[in-house]
Amino acid sequence: MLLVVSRPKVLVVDDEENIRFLVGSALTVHELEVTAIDNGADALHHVRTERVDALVLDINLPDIDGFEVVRRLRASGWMGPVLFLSARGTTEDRVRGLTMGGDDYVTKPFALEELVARVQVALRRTGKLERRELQVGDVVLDDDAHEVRVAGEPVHLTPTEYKLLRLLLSNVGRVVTRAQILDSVWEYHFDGESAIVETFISQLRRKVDNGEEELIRTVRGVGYSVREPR
Amino acid sequence: MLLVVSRPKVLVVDDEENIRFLVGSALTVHELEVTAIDNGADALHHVRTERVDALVLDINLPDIDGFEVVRRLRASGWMGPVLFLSARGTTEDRVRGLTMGGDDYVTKPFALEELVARVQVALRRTGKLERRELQVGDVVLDDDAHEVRVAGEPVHLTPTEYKLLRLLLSNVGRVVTRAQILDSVWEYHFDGESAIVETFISQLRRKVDNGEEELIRTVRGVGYSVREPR
DNA sequence: CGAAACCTTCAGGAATTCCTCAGGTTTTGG
DNA sequence: CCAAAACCTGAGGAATTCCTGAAGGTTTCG
Repeated sequence: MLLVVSRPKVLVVDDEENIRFLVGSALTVHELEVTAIDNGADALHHVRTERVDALVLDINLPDIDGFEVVRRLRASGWMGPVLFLSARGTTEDRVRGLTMGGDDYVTKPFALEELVARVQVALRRTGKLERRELQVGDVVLDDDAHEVRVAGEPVHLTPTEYKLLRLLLSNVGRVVTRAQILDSVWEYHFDGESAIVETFISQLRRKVDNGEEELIRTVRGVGYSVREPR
Repeated sequence: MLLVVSRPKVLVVDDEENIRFLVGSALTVHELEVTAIDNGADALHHVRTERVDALVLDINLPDIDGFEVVRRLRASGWMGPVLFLSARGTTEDRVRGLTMGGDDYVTKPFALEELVARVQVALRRTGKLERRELQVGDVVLDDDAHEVRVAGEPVHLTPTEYKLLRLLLSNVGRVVTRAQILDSVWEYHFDGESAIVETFISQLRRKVDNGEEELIRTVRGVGYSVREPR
């Protein structure tokens, strides 16, 4: 088991203020530590003097070309993952050729979610990001494998069951109301009458709640909750 | 298991600035240490004074012909692998004759990834680069030989099948979503409807998934994953 | 140019999952 | 203790998702 003491550090290099802001925010929300720089020379200096776990790098920088930045970084021994940004079409071919191995590229305009996902993939590959797991008692929900284990044994959950369990486990010690559940797992914002939550809670219990001590507690008139483990 | 203390050193010799840059970047990204030189005389000197594990050499150099460079290097005892570059058609026949020994050649225009792959093959052959294999259970994907073996028996995969299996195996224990697959194996960034992933998964299973325990697991509503072996 | 290998789409069928309903059980409040 | 409210749970048809073979089109190679 890997112990990650501090959050992974990502350096974002782009000369456009908007991009820096958007990418920076998206990554920050996902619990990464972000530094943003608007030119190649400062970026080089930063990577050489500070710890940087991953680099998000525009190819068209005002001073040094993004490729050249990477070339120099590799030459000085930095082996972290790089995610190139490029305007569609302009340098796509070159990028494609360069990005086979550990690096990756994304063409603008890009979906922020996708970019975040790729950064996370890169960080996981290099061991800078721990596995996303939720655990309570002997129930483990592994978000990477999208798998649930009870006392070590994999248990098969349907997509909806999985979403529901995930919601409950990420609110340990807190009651999740029926409305919250409907809102989050299904996409009902309305509706008052439906036994669907009960049905799924019931199924979940059968699969996940091993007899001895109940995992999912009913809070009458309110909703459900999972207790903190002791 | 081979321990590689330092990164293999590759010398790139070409009089075109672009080629030097592209090839150099591609090799650097793939964790090789690159030096670039634009003429034959300096190249000779460099190989004789520095450690060089492989040579990427244009045939049409301004001063000394690429063949001549190699002839002299062999005469002085350097036995490393050489990868010739040549414009298509011009010297193809002569190159063919020379490449029997263990050297290789690539005609311009070439795909960078192919060139990188060949350099890596050469380096592995000479023991400068460790062999990379992905293995799960009794399925082995040997990236060097570009070959897949199941329980020791070679299995023929088409290029797309190979890419797909490679993607799955390099994400053991993690679900690969249909979007990731489309993005990585095909180059769709868009598209929602296509059974193509399913089709290839199906074919892969037929070829690779020997009955007893399923290798490729379907994660309904999400994608596919290969479990960690136990 | 012709053959072989490969990619892609399509469609029927299989498997899984969703969700409603209905009857049973537990809890609450008087 | 009783009745009402709230919750539990099994069953089954509908809907979704996935599998897989076949056919047509494209690319590659000799």
